[in-house]
Amino acid sequence: MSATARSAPRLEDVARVAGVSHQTVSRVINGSTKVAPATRDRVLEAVRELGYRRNNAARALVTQKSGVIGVVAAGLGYFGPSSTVVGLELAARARGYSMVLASLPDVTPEATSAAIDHLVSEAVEAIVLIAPDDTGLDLGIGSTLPIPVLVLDAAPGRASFAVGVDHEAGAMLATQHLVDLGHTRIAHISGPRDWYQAQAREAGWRRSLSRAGLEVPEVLVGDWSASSGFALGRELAAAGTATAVFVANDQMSIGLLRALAEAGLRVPQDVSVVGFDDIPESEYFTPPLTTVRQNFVALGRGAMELLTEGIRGEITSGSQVVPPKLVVRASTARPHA
Amino acid sequence: MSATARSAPRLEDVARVAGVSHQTVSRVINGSTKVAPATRDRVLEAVRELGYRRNNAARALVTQKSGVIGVVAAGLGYFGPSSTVVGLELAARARGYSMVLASLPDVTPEATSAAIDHLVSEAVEAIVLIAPDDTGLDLGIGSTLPIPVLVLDAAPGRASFAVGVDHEAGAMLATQHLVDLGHTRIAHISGPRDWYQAQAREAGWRRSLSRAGLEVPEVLVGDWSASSGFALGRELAAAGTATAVFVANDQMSIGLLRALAEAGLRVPQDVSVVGFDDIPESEYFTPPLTTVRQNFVALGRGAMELLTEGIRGEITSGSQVVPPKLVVRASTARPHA
DNA sequence: ACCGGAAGTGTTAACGCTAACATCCAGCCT
DNA sequence: AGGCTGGATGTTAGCGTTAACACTTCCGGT
Repeated sequence: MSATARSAPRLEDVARVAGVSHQTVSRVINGSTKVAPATRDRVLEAVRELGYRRNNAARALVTQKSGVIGVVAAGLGYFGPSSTVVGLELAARARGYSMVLASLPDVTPEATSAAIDHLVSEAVEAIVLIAPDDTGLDLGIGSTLPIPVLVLDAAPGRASFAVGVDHEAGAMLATQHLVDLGHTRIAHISGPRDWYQAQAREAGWRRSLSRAGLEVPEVLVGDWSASSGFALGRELAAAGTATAVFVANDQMSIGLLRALAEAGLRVPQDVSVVGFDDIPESEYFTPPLTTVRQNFVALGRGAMELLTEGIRGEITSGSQVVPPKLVVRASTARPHA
Repeated sequence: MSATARSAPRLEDVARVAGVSHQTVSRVINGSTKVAPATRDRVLEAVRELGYRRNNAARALVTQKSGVIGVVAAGLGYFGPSSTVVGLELAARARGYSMVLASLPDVTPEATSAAIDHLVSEAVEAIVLIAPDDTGLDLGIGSTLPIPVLVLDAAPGRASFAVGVDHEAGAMLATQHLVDLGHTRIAHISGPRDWYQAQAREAGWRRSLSRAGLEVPEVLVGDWSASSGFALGRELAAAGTATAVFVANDQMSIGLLRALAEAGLRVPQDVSVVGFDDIPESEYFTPPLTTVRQNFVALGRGAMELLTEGIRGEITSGSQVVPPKLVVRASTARPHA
């Protein structure tokens, strides 16, 4: 009822209605214990009546805390990164933080640095980097960032916090599965060499191979896209040496599957294929894809856990590793021979 | 050189170094013309020396403008929504805005309303809704939002601003293509009935069909996922009546393609398939998918155009429609008969 | 020589909030 | 009874910025 508010009500307005000082209202809003129950109720009632909401700018100004964490993300068109962002946002909001996003159209250090710069002027309390590498950290303001920086599912290089899937272990799971089936000539289509994930997955493949005493063929380097998977798949089919392929992500697997089909090679009878990511579609590829699943929600949760402690200054570095899981479908089988 | 800054420098500090008043520094920072070139240079030099960056909280407090736009997005795991967010962020940053993201795990009105509420407390200057419907707008604070709300690529219902692809036109492009090839029994696998995109695409399909004087078969309702496309594809194959299918997105097409293959039906010889979205992988499906491409970057740009004018109060409503484009690949051909 | 005005600069007062300190009033101990 | 403790509340002073206005010059026109 009454008085149409000309502009948003402030602490003062609530205080007047409740018959207390603005400071008491502030205490109620912030959940201080030093308020009599009766007063608290009166204030809460006034808050509701006026539709008061705290002015974050003013709060940020005086507390020097914005309640915002910044996220720099590359490859948001891909399932992995975008799922990671979603997981992170959920975890952030649950902890009372907002998330401002800066996407990275290309992954040059300059672009990364510019994005970080943008976030820093937004006074974010921490930065999460979802990017192939963290070279941007060295440039510009980045070199002396006074806030926690967490690298999410990437090279834990310069940043003091890191949370990520154990890509190497995942790759070993995939490769070992192929080895267990009896394959001896297992090729690998990797991601771009400058992406940490690509390196780690390749390393896992190598490790499993040498552990099994198998020869390590030359790596076919892709760029995560179905298109590159297709091109490399053609080469692979032409060479005709491998009986199994471990592909660094599911998208490239699509291209590979198509190249194999065009070359008249059947999967899994002639060639077995294992992917990485478990995008929701891989279950419906032709044939359904055996792949490695990552838990992106766990990733986001872990990141926020570390970060909240980091923001409070309780820890200055830390890392967390999330284990991946092999999902066996119809694209893998024992070799013919 | 000298004096290790204890905390971030402020206008006052720059002013002292440059030998001017803090207001003059403010003028330089904000690009006011009323500053003598020599003074400007001196100030700029001091800014650089001190590494000054503006405190956005203080600025927001006094100007009542946060420079932030809020985005509520559902379905970020899908190519369309996540691409839209990227396009939007790029456009926003180019215009000096930051983007705070609230993702929607499920699309209930309550969740939408909660997300909007969260953004409103962040004092965003506008809200962009990337969601199946805008029912959340009716709830809570939403009903009286004092800021521009733009619905991006969805039902332009309650919001005063809307930017979107013309889904109906896209669907007509797809269906007409099938009609032109000579198909007479063209089925449709739609998205969930409560998504605007699904409705518009279905409408376009219907319209093309009746325009061509063809019978309109019953719609098969999916949920955007490959999984639902697969299940419905099985039904379709069992019925065996259609010679062509227009599918409301590419993900479901994957499932359909797989179901068709399992049923021994060849694409495009026995059945033609057209998708919607043109995700990067559709070129490598088995077979490569004929589909409708949407320009997500244009979507983001258009949204920011409208929104900046809306924020300035120059317009209070408006909409923009982006035309889609048919991409013909190998999943469509003339019917056998 | 005087005045008007424009260009350049400085001064002051908010913006809405929290932290720190000050005050008040019970209740209780000695 | 007096003073002391501590819980509950109020008062004051900024946080760093911009808006509004005030103040100097300096120039050209009469």
